[in-house]
Amino acid sequence: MNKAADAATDRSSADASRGRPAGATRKGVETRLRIIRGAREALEEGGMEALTTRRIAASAGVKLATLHYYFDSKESLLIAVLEDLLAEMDTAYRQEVALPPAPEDRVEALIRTSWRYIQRTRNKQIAQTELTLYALRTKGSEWLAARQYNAYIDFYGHLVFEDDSDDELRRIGRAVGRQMLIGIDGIILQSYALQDLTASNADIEALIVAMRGYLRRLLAERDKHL
Amino acid sequence: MNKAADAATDRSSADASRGRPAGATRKGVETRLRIIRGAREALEEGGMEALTTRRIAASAGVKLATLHYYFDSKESLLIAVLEDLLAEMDTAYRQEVALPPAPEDRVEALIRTSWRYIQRTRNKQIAQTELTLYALRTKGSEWLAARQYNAYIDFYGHLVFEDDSDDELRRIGRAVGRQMLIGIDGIILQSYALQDLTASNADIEALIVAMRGYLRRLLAERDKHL
DNA sequence: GTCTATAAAATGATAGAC
DNA sequence: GTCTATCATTTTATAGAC
Repeated sequence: MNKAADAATDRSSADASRGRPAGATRKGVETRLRIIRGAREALEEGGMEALTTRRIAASAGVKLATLHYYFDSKESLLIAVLEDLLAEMDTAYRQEVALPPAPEDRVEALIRTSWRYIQRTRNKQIAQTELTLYALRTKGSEWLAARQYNAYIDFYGHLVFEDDSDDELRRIGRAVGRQMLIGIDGIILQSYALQDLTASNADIEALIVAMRGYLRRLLAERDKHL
Repeated sequence: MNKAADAATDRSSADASRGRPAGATRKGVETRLRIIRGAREALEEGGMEALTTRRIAASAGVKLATLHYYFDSKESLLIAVLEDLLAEMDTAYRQEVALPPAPEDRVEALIRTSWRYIQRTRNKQIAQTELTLYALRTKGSEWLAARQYNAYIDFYGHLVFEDDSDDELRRIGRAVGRQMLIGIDGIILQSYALQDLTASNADIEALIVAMRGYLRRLLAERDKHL
């Protein structure tokens, strides 16, 4: 069975060009989104193992059959959830965030902000990791995991420099973004597992020092070539 | 339902002191282990979502009823799988590894060795992360995730110094171990998601530089106090 | 587009023969 | 201790009324 082809048969990818492809009405789009959000909520609440279509439908305030009217299968729904997460990332990407002017200080502020966010959204973070692993496991959906990570890297990367019109700076921004994401992913898992706030706080400080140093090195290398 | 109490009712925790508590015979222990290993294999092969008791039994070369003779529930079996992983870690902990004498070089060698291992055990790594998340989700099993992480930290930490009889050095070893584990966990996720070997290799080099710097800083701080 | 009702398959778990 | 056979639910998914 070709899962990629199947995914293209549910309401999610209905082509708007051919008249009115069931699911494209105002209300239809709303319901579809309600279901996606319901799935996210159910996932955050109970984890992957407890994530059944019934629970999702209930969480979305919709009957089971309605869920299947919008999504051919549980799998295509989960894919849609990941896509929704990506779209949200895209929105955040475009939002202005108040950050210090100096790149090194911006990196530090970014890490501190992320850390605060991570601490108060435990289930959301676990859910997101579960979804990423699901995508890595699901043949034909590995690209989604890649796109998700690239979105995060761009998100961090483009916040490092105020003006990222310089190609070389963008490259450096992405390198730092990759490294920051590595550190933050690692800290997410470890902080939830160990539940030792003192230790995690120390790790955050160490990450900040390391990231400042990394950025400084990359910029120094660049200056040498100018 | 008290899951911690339930877990104590299956063959895994049968008290050896009261005669012959079903499951403690030579063959029984072997079968129990076969089932656990079968579960690990099935998990690595198909992921958490496809992990059913039937699949586990098949993978272990055992009938479904036999699985339930040894484990009261799927949950208690999964817990046992995590415990098996921990025991394995304990074994690795005690094994001698050939490493350079200087601590900074040891850290570098450790990261390179881990990186090679991670690259050739993709499914194993994903499975382990899935299990950790499962433990974090399962009420009463969070401690297992904590113990797993502490085992890893000790593993890395005690390899940083050849002689870790000094309390202060052990503390530094653990700090570096925590940080290395953070970096390695992050790199696992990112490398599998992005599938960009060139980028991941660069990230590994950056991690090495960062870890060497971190260790150097911790040791310099310590020297100041002497 | 959403619902009620139900089919069809899968799943965790048990009873009881050997 | 391991098996065959089976139960009781649960789960994904569909048919068809409204």
